[in-house]
Amino acid sequence: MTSRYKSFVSVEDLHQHVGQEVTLNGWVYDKTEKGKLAFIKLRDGSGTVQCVLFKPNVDEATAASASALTQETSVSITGTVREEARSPTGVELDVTGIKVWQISQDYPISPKEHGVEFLMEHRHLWLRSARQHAIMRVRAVVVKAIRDFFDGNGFRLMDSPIFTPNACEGTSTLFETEYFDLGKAYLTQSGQLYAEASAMALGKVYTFGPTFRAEKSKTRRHLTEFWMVEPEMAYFDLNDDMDLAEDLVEYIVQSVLKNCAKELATLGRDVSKLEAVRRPFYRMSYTEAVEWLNKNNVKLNRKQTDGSEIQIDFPWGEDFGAPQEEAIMQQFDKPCIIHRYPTEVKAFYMKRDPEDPKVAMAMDMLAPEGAGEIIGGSQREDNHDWLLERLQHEGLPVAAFQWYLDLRKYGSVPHSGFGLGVERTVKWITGADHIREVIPFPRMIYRIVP
RNA sequence: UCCUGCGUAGCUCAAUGGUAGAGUAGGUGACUGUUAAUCACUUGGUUGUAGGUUCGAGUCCUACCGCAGGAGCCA
Repeated sequence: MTSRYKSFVSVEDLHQHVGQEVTLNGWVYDKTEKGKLAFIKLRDGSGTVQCVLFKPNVDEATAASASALTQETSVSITGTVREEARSPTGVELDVTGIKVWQISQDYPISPKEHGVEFLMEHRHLWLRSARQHAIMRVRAVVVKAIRDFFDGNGFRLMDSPIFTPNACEGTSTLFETEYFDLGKAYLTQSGQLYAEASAMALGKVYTFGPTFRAEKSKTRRHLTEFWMVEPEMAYFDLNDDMDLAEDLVEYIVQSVLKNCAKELATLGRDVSKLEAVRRPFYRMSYTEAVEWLNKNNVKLNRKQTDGSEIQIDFPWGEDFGAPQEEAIMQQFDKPCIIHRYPTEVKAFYMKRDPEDPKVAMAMDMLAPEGAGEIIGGSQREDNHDWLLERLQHEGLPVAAFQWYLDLRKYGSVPHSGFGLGVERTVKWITGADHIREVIPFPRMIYRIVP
């Protein structure tokens, strides 16, 4: 391949260079010496390979620089690629030369165990570790799969703004900032309202970007800044919406299986669980889910006025919490969509079911293995007057939503969409036990550094 | 915001109210196949902070600080 910029032989491609002398550029992952032998594990961002140096075979200076290598020292190592049955990757490098760029001193992260706090304070270095490296590569494949899926199915990317003049769903959990002379602005918690306008212009669109929630959530599935992809489709009803969500998630999972075998092995992921993620997924209505909870004796903890807690049958109309979702998902080996939630617990823009106005045409997709909600979506209210009524009922500032109401005045159509949380999805697919591991630099309530 | 738990060596942890320890990392030495190498020697401490109880506090009490994960909220 000709290139205007430098191209290196990468560790990932070493098996194509057996018998050749190559130079690898990277960092020392680990080193151990046994007498006249030095074993240097070199990582170059694409993978890790063991480089073997037998000191009598090289000049004194090279032998000395091998002995001086420390963890994370930057080096270029030249050597001959050799097939090696004892190597996990099948190849090794017989070292003939070493160029040291910079000696790394007292690298804080040893190959041994570390606590969460220590690792989070060293997130900028933790990313170099094998497990984090594998997760980040899966994340990149998930994002690419999302883009490929939409780009290949007639969708256009239409990004939504990040500064917004008002709360999208009327809640008070947004990050606030001063916006010149125009008063307060907020960081978006969803690009959806803008995606609806975009869908009326381009038909099938998706918006993909960061999203901000100022909620003081402190769990292993919440971030204050996370990435969300939000497709929005004109002339799609709720069933179309659910079908699309299934297609997307199946495509993402199968794409990771196809492209990330090595990474999933590093992570110790049981791939048979992912192979099972094939359409059709499970579906049940909210009402069926409530019946299931009560039939299976899954109670709701309710706080009394005196502070004590009692357990009650799950009442129709209450929103599900994590315990209910987890109980429902224990019976399933692949995702399940729960649809038609009570109108009262859902956002103002969701269309009411014409056959039963007590429920909204909403749907959530729950992933198995305790991963929880990865998608939330709905068919949108397309009737101007009903939407206006809902806005007023929620006490939202109608003037700020005038442009949004316009969409229902000038050629309104049935339309639907959903949001898929990228980090929740990567957490599920990689089997990571905490969401902070699946984004390079997590933003959480008590942590903004590094 | 509420509830629960934790804070001891660079890191991971131990220590019945009675002399602060181990493993590991780091340093020195030995070794031609290591994969968390092994072996020998070795450096390393204001027990989160402030107060209190006690003859005596890492340990018990109070407050504060920091961290963790559960609730609520949600993707």
